Amino acid sequence: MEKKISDKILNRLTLYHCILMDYIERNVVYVSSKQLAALLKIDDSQVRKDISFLNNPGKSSVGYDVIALKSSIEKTLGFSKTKKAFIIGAGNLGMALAKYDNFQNYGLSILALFDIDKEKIGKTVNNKLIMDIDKLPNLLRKSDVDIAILTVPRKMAQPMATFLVDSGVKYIWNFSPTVLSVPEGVQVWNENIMSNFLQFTYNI
Amino acid sequence: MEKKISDKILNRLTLYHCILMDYIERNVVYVSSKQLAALLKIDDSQVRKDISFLNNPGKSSVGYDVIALKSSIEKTLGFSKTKKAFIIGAGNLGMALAKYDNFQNYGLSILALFDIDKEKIGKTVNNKLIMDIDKLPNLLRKSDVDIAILTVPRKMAQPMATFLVDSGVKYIWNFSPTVLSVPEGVQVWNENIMSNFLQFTYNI
DNA sequence: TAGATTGTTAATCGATTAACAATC
DNA sequence: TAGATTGTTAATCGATTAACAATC
Repeated sequence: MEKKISDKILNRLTLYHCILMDYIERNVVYVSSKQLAALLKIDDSQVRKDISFLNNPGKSSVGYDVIALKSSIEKTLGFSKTKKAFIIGAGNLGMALAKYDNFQNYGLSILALFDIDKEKIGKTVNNKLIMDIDKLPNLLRKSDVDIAILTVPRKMAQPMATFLVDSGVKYIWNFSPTVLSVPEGVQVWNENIMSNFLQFTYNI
Repeated sequence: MEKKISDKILNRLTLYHCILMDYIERNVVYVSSKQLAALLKIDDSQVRKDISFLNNPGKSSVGYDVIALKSSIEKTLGFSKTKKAFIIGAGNLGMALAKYDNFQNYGLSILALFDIDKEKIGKTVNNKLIMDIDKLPNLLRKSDVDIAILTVPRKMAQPMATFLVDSGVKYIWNFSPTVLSVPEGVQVWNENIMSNFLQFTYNI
């Protein structure tokens, strides 16, 4: 009977988590909503409201226990249950993501990469094998992977997405600058880097 | 006397832009708010309201001219005036971004990379030189660059951000999973990849 | 004309902020 | 106790959706 947490709240919770990691490194024991709010330049009552979703009680006139708060964010956001994924497209971005060890800390395990380039197939990146895309449907059936990280060139994105969906993929984390069309029941998260850049620089 | 466009609207405008690029490739001439809304799974009156910010008139019972609409989005979001940036940190992610030619299409020009690793300094990536971080303050003063793309390891992020700010950087596009503390007048955009992943997979 | 779609206003919904009693 | 901070309710603000006249 969990309340649904909106994307905005979820996003702020991950930012609090980043801050808490720093605080733990610096051996800080308590943090107040006012301090967190100042760092994110938001209202302190919003911080308290966000935290209220975690059922993690704070202490009057002291603040929140840094370690306990970090744990409850992890529990709520589900870092604990590891999710497995394949990277589709072993280009620059796919390779960079394969080498990004920080994923493990957040419960994301990359099992392998897939590509069509015979030159790349068979090589490994960060202990992950680059495989022929033809092998994907079979492997999906045998494993319990249902997340695909899509890092193919823009023109390949839609046909590849269709192929992935047909092969049984349920979640696509899309790094291509294109809006994918997928059937009901398949979820796409668009990681539109250029969109973020434009938002960032709009006021420059 | 321009109305301020919120981040949410800006984000949708870039998504419309992605769709319009596909439509142009497929030689489609008109698109309706209903079509755009269906692809993004949002309300069609929202699409019309977003587009109303562009002062780009649609045609009754026909829709919007695809090419004209794409141009007005580009004009409004400021693709035209090219922005110059340095990449700070020539690791996997920094290299991947340096190789990402799509930036040019959106008015972002990467001039060079900076690192502390003597092994890397002097090499080039995609025609961009990797330089010694010590050279940065001087170069910033000589050029009109004020955007830094920060792709250093997490522990280096805050000290490096401070160094950048002291050197005159006004905008930091932060790819490290940490919340930077910067003085008034400096803008930070956090590209928190893990945060996005957690939002995406929260309901899995 | 009948049908489709825009542009815009009003109604609804949700997110943020203000305020303050309760607590330590 | 005086001071600080939480937890929560009410007030405000902004974003989304519904509705429909105007247009082609």
